Amino acid sequence: MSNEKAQHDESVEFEQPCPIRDVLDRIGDQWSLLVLEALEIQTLRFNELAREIGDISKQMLSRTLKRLEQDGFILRTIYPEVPPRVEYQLTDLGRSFLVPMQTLIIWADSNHHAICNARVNYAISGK
Amino acid sequence: MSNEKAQHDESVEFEQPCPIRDVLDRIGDQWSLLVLEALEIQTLRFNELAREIGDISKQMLSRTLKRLEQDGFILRTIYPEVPPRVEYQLTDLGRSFLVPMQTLIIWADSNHHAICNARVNYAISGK
DNA sequence: CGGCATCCTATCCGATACTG
DNA sequence: CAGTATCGGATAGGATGCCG
Repeated sequence: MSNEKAQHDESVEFEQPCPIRDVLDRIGDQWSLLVLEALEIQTLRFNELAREIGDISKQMLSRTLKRLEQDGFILRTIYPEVPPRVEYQLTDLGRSFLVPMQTLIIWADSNHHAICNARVNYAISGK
Repeated sequence: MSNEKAQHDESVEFEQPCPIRDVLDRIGDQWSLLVLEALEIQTLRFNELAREIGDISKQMLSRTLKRLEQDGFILRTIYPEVPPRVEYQLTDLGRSFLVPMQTLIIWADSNHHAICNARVNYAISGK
């Protein structure tokens, strides 16, 4: 197989035209927010995170952590021991990001019933 | 055609286990937020929205609008005229949603440079 | 233990053509 | 004008295996 182009190019796009897209891409994916919230409580190791989140694959946890590290939301610390130990913790940037996110989460909790309601109404009347 | 299963099942999931997922799914996709922000300024028709957003396909605009309507973020009004006229506007729910979103957008603007910085540093040192 | 490479699937999304 | 139907390429994400 002439693997000119890897299936997953892990390189980073530096210049998004729209700043908000960077943020949306990070919280839009399935796992980033879960990881950040787990790390808000305490510093965690790779497998601890996996257990904490529950149903994430190692693949996705690995990618999610790498992206969050690249974007400066989390800090990755390697302890040169055997067996190897790697700890993840929030950076100041990551912590500050969770502040506006909290207001959004609160809104989501408060209005979830309204959304569900709208869906039911739509299904009854419209469809 | 024995269309047992449509290629795209447009049916709605009513019960998300996690409320925030509903919101994240809506703002995580490429277009919903752009549509909401366009409608924040004024009520718009289908093709007006398409022009306003610029590079969205009719396909995606149609699906995005339908989901936003299902979830109660926007209101769709059909005027029985020829040629047909359909107007979209924010509901109270949609408008209230944009409030917490604003704080997130402001955060994104303020911290975009920090994210870009982190990426450059990561590329230089890590990779 | 941490985590990348591989394979595979489901879904996203654009382009286009067609309908009322 | 306001969409829907269909096709096809790109991408996200899960399962698994290997390796330091």
